[in-house]
Amino acid sequence: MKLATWNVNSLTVRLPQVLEWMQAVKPDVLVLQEIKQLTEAFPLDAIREAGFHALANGQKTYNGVATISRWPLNDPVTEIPALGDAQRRVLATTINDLRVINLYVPNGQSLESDKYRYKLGWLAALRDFLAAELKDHEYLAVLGDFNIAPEDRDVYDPADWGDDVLCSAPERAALQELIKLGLVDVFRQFEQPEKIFSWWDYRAARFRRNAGLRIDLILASPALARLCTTSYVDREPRSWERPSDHAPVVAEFSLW
DNA sequence: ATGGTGGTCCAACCA
Repeated sequence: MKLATWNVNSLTVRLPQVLEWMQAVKPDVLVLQEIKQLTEAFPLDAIREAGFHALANGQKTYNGVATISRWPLNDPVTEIPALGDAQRRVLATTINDLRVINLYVPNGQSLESDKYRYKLGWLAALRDFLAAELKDHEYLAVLGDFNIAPEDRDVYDPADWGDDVLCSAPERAALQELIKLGLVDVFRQFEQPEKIFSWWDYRAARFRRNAGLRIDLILASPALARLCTTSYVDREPRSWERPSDHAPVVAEFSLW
């Protein structure tokens, strides 16, 4: 079973790239963030034509998530309970015996911003939601754009980035609260080359210089993490014409 | 030292 996450920065623009990538890599489940379109604008016909099922939780202009799967998607949840968030950033679905929680964590903008406080509150509510979901699902994956680089080795130049947003101690601590629930960052279960990132700012030729961060994560429940056989970032789509600023991240499991 | 680029949608916001 091959699971993948990709922040596409507008599915309207990136649909051809998503279809091409799916054809080449053949994921069983692909979760998308920043589709930047209403649910009713999601290109369901094109996804079906490619042989997949899908559900979307969309929003005009900003945010929006969708989950694409070779098998039907059940029991959708589009909200973190008790958060009352107007922004479309969550889509939990059940695919066979696997619970898949697709996340677009708030960016936070800067440590002084209201958006940063919103990010920390969002992550606190997420923790409680995931604690409940873990009780109900042995095989649980939580994946998406976390907008947090877990450690300094996930940053191109930790001294240059400092403790700015995406790397600050409070957000890293909030991520550790998810890890304490038992979730495992499966990418780090395997030996990896140095300087592997999943996002490179469009500005200042950061992709050319590999000045990126690893902020797109695949977390797995203990039972699912034990079945993980590999995890990697596929840099190739970031090098295509008119790319997303994120690359897809993949994990494979001995499941199904 | 400040601004880079790109998406949405056309002025300004978000990342």
